[in-house]
Amino acid sequence: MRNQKIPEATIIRLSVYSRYLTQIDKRGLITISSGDIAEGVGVSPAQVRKDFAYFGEFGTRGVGYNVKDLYHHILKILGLDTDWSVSLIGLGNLGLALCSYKGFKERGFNITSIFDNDPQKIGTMIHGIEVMPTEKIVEVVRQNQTQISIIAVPSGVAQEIADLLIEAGVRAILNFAQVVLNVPPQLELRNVDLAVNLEVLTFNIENR
Amino acid sequence: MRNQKIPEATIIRLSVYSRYLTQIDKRGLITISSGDIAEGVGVSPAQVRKDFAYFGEFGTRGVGYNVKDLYHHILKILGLDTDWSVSLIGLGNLGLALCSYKGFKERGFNITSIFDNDPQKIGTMIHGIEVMPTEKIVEVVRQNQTQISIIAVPSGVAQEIADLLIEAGVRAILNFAQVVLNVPPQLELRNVDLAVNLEVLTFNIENR
DNA sequence: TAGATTGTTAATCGATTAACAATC
DNA sequence: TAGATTGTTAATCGATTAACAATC
Repeated sequence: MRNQKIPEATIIRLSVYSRYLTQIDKRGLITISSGDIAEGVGVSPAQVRKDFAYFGEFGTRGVGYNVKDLYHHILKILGLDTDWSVSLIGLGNLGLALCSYKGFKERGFNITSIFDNDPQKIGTMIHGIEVMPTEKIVEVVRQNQTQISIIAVPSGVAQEIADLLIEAGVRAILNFAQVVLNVPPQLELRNVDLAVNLEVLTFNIENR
Repeated sequence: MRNQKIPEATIIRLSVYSRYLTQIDKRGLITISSGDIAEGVGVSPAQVRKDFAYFGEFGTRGVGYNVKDLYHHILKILGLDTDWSVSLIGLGNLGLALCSYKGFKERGFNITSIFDNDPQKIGTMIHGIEVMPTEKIVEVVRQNQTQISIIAVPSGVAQEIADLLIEAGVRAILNFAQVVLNVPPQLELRNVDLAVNLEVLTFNIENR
C-alpha cells in the first residue's frame, strides 16, 4: 500500500493517535485495538486501520496493536524520530508564548534561534537564546541549517521575512501572520489563523 | 442552493476570502472576479464561485463581485455581523498571548472574562479585565451569557474545565489543550494543536 | 477450535473541477 | 452586439465506510 498519495487528514489523525497512545501507555496497557483507538479519539475503526495501512502492517490479527511499537512507528512516519531545529521570527506576545510552548519540545522541535527588529528585544536572552535582528536571518539560519521557521510577525512584514527565509534555504514555514504568502512550490507552507477557528464555531452556532 | 450541507472547508475558505477582500478594498478596487480572488488566495475560480453559491447569488455576470458587498455578505454568513463575548480559561504564556491577539478583536471576538487558578494571577488586571479563580466560571460565564470559551490550561485539568463550561451553558469551546475532550454532541468543539502543524511539515519534508 | 481483530477490497459518500448556458 | 464572468449542472476525483477473508 505504499506509493499512494497520503491524505493530509491521515497525517493529522496519525498525530492525534500518537498522543492518545501516550495516554494509553501511561495506563500500563500493552495492546490496543483499532476499535479502542477509534473510540478514544472519535473516528471510525475502519478509518484507523486504513490510516495505518498506508504505511505497513503494524498489528496482529485477533490481537490488536502493541501500544509502544505502534507509537514509535507513528513517530517514525511523522519524521519525529529525530529532533528538528526551528527558528522563530517575531517575539511579540504570540512569539513569546511559542518559545515556551511545551508541546513543541515534547515532540522534538527545538527553537534554536529567535529574531525580532525591536531594539529593546535584540540582545536579550529567551530560554538561553539571544534575540537577534532580522538582518541576521539569512546568515544564522543558513549556518544552523535550520529547516523549519515560524513566522509570528505583523502581516505587513511577513512576506519580506518569508523572502529572507527562502534565501536562507529553509524547507518549511509555519505562518501565523494573516496574509497569503508567496513562496516557491517546493517550500512547505502551513498557515495558522487562530481567528478562523472561532469563526467556524460562530458559523456552526448559528447554523446547526 | 440553500439547505445543503456546507463543507467545513468552505467555511474556512470564506474566512480566507474575506481577509483577502479587506486587502483588495484597501487598494481601492470596487469589483473583483472569482478568478482574481482565486489567484489571490490560491484556489480555483470554480471553487470560489461554488463556495459563494451555497449561500446565494452575490455577483453580477460579466462584471464580478462588488468588493465591499461581498465582504459584508461573508461576514454575515460567518456570524460576524455582531460581536461575540469570549471567556478565556488559563493565563499561561499562550493564554496571555491570546488576550492581546489582535486577530480576535478585529473580527469582533471580545475576551470578557479570564480565569486561572494561580493565586499570583487572581485579582490582577489584564487589558482591564480582572483575573478570577476557576471556581467562579459557572457563575460568571452564566451571568455574562458568554457563548464561546477558549481553554488554554494544561491537558491534565482541561476536562474538568470543560465540564464547568458545559454546566455554565457555553455553546462552543476552542480547545488548545492536547487532550481529547468529552463533550455533549450539541456543543461545538474545535481543537487547536500547534505541534500538529509542525508535524505535517516534517512529514512533507521527508516524503515529497 | 472458537473468538477476535486485522488488512484490504469494493461500495459509498462527499468535495472539487470542468464546462457551459445565462446574462450583464 | 461582443466580451466577460457568473451560477449551476454533470463529471471527476478523492476520502471514508462497510464488509469480509485472512489469520492470530
